Amino acid sequence: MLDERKASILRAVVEEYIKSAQPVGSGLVADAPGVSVSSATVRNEMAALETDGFLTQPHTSAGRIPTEKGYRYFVDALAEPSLGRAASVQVKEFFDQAHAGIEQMLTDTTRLLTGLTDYAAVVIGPHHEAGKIRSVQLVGLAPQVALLVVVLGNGAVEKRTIDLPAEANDEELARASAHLNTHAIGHPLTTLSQASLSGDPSLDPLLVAVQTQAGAAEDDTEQVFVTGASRMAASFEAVETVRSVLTILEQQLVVVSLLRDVVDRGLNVAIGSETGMQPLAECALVVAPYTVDGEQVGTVGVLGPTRMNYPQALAAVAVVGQRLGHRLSEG
Amino acid sequence: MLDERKASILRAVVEEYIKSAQPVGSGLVADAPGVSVSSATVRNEMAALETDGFLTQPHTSAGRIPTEKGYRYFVDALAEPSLGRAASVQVKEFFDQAHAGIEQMLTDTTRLLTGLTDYAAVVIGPHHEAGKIRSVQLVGLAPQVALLVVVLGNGAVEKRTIDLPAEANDEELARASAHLNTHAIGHPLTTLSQASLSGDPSLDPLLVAVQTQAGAAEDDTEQVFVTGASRMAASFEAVETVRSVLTILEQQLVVVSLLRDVVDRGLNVAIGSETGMQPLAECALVVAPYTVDGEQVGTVGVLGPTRMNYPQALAAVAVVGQRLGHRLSEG
DNA sequence: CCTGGCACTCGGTAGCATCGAGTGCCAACG
DNA sequence: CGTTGGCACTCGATGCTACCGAGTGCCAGG
Repeated sequence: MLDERKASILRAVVEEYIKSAQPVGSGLVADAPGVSVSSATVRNEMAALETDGFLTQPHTSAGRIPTEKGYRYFVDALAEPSLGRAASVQVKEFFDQAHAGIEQMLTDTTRLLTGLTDYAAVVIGPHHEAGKIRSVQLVGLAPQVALLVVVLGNGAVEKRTIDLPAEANDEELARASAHLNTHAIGHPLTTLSQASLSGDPSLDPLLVAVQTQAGAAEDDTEQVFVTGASRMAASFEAVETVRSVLTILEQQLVVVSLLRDVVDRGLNVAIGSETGMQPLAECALVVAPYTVDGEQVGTVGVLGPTRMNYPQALAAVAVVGQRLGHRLSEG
Repeated sequence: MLDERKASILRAVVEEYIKSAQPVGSGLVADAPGVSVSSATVRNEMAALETDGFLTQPHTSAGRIPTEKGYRYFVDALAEPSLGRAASVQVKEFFDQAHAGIEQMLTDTTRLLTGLTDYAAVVIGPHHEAGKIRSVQLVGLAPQVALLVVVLGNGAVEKRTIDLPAEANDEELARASAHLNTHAIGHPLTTLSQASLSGDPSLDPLLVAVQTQAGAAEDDTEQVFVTGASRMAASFEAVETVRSVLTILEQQLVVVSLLRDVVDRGLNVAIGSETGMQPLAECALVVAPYTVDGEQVGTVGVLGPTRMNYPQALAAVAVVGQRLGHRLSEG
């Protein structure tokens, strides 16, 4: 789509702009490695790149900055994911280490990502439908309220309050728990909302309550972990931008659907308006799904300014996603 | 400490500055209700207030803004906590409503507080040591790893991974669970780390492992819920300020100790440097502890700019804290 | 086709006058 | 003697002008 010279000029502009955040002029580009023509030639080529929509000028007498299209081309054709040696080691050590509980590990993973990239990081926890039930227990809280506690194979604990149709004593709850256990262990979470009555008239109303209410909140089980908002703030100089991005990051449901949307479109990078969210017009999102037992169960990602260090971010997200998947597969 | 006229002038300055965020001049103050002297007199009094350290001038030809000392006096002597009718109703309805699980309720409570005040809100969850154990269960995850799942009376679920001294099968774990249950139910969490061996040589090593590891992470059980970072960002115009405040808010441990510190000093408001954190020099913190069964178990608070609406914030935090305590006492 | 050269553009900065909000002080007043 | 109107003064904000220089577009020569 772009001849080699144009491509190398575009690359130089993007890389320089990522570093300096300043419009880059023909002189700098001409001096860049990979470009061996004079600044005049660079000027001509840059003018062409501008009419083709890869670059833009903030004002007539300034250098060029990449457009979304420019970044997109850079990401698709020019960026080599690359992670420093030290960073790779850091990731490896992180996942070799022990972590107290899955939630802790996932928040620590976001910290790892913001540490690697200096951008805000998001990790979407593995959705639990896929997990195999390890244990089910009903615990009475109030006369007509019980807590359903489900432990999954990866150590995650799901809980739901269940309103009971009638008062139940501890013995009844224990029997119901036992019944649920024998039927549900080894199966996915969804089995709890499917029929498995006991035939015992003193238990069945209770089991029905569990069935109906266990599934109710099934798809909001996705946990989101976000850190590095302060790094994000450092990337922008307009408070208004920071504020609107924060507003997005605070809405976990929005974050989840945002990442899911990007992954579903088969992308691993969404730049500016590609995110589909107006407040993220000045942001770029780099994501990678991770798999457990060959199945995509979650996503990791970083959110930074459109002028983000894509090679680094792509590499970081990819390797962290992969290692996280491995780690979770072990259980 | 201040005669009535000085006090009413200070009040007028603080209230006006809270509204407008602009240095306030003698003219505005003279027109304020509660002040019935000319602007010249106000000028004289303001000069006195400045030498006494309650007000300051950004520059010679500008109005006055309150100092920390000025805010402090306002809060201690002049501010009447006041909450709009609509807001009170909103709080009441919020706590009359059902909530799915305690964590959900606590995050929703932070949302309520940011909604009421337009500042960032923090809720520190009830510490669980005080809670009575409702159920204990050991679930095997891997040959030598088990998950200790403890349900407390208020519906909170605590979990810890326990490294086992030897492989244990489900039957052994079940017996250990049963033993733990009979000894721990109705007692606080700390009992798990105290001696209650069975005398059964096949079980005791396992129980010892539970004892030693259950208490290990005992005091990091405090959960923190924060929302409204975007509102906070709207309060400041310097990105640098926003960034440094975000950095604080991201460190949950810091937030916890910050609030605890303020409460321990017997304060309900910490202004600027009173917070003891340099990055919060331009912030004020309004907190209220909440009690369950007469015991202080947690804290709610809001974090805003020093020029915050103290009467509103004080009232909101107080009523939310109180209602939250009630709600949690019911179980 | 590339390149050095050159005129041109335009944002940024500095210097300067102006404006006005707000002050401090003083003299007059009740 | 405390209060007040009046007034000179201060100083940030605003607007204007001149100037500088980074960077451009274009052209003529290699």
